[in-house]
Amino acid sequence: MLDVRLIRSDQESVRTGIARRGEDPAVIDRVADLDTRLRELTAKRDALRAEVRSISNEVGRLFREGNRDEAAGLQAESKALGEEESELDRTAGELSSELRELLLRIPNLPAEECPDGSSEADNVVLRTHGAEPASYGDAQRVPHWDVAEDLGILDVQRAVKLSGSMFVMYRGAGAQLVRALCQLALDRNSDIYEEVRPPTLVRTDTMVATGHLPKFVDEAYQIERDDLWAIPTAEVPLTSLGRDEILDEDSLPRRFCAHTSCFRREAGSAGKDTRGLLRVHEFDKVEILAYCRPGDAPDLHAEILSRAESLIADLGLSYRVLDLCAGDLGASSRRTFDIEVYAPGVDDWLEVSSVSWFGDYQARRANLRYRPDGGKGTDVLHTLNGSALAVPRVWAALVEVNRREDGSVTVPEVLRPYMRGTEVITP
RNA sequence: GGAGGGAUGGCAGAGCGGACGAUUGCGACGGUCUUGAAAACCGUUGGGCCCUCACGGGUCCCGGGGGUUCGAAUCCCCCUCCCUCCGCCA
Repeated sequence: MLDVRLIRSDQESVRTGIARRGEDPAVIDRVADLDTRLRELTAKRDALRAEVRSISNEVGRLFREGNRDEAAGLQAESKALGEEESELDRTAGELSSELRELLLRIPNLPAEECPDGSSEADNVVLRTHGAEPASYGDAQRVPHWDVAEDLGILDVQRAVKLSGSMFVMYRGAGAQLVRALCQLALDRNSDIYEEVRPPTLVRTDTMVATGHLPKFVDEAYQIERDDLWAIPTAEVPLTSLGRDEILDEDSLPRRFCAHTSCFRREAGSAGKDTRGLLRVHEFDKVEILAYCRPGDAPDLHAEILSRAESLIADLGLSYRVLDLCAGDLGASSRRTFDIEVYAPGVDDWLEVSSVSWFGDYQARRANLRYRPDGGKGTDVLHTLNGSALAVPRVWAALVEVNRREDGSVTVPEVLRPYMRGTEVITP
């Protein structure tokens, strides 16, 4: 959520930011107008309240002194003012919820350094690491769904029987590989990131705090009967972990990592990537996340990115890092780096991590604050996060990259300890 | 699921219609005393919004929402959450 005060004081730069995303900045006018009216109204209401209050005190005093007649006159006066006041209060309430509704749907402003552009095509490739796509051999040019089916480690057909299309089931060594990946990702980060195992069903407020609601209702699985939502990422519970709290400055930054299932309806992508693991409704992911002082955000952004990157590198995958352009940025983000791994079997770069800096956008929604040392009052925190490891696409890339002539798949060195020493997956 | 009891400041815990944003205790912070520390004593110790360059002022907040009243932490209604007991169950 943007700070209304920013809209009030520097409307122009807010409009520019919204426009850079390719969205219509007209909504800013409506917000500014509502805000002005609301402030006029509350000023009037507050003045009336103050008057009612002081008259009421006077009434109390008169009653105690037994001066009933005078008290009765004042009561009438106060009652009239009170009615006027509650009328203003009602209107103010309406305006303020209207204002909040609008604000909740306005995306974050892209950071200045965020590249211009209107779509995916304009994202900037910052660097590429590992083997060239062209260097992969014929043995590696088999899509993971075929590799996996030959080995019996992925059972899409039966998953569909249980849950419908775009659900998958890993079996045998495939299931072990999922577990190995998650454990590896947790272990590599639990040095300074506190490991958390949060709930995966959350209340509406929790989804609102990260920006997943109200704008993206169609993307989320809802359990209507109990008014709960299935999380699309651990970012959701981890961000709300500190909701409505005021942290001491010396406890910052706070770092968390969590392995959870993630649930996405993928509503807008019917018919896209329907085979294999490229797009599924339920998957495992290890997320790392931090709360920090605004000034520390750039360092943490770099830290999270480098942790995500080094893990992919150690798995032996080729990857590239993209600096997302303003038009392709997620709604809550100010700046995002994507990591894409090259999967030779499907001959494509797969997004496996999104490392985002949200500024105070989510923290404002979540009411996540800290108390500056020595200073007065409270400040809003910044939040950042990134996928340490999103299982399905990494799994897919791994089995394609490590496939040998005979159809077996070698297990990367770093994963072997987590797979009871298995070096090769054979049928 | 049934029956009761709760929700107040960092924590503990008063308050039961009028000067209560809230007695008090603990904790924390500052000071006095002390060679230093402890003890003792004194003082400070919430958040949101609005107006103001600032000093300062106004208003809201006693789980959330509505109501009664000139006036609500206090009375009424609804909701949520927590605790205890019973039942069920991994």
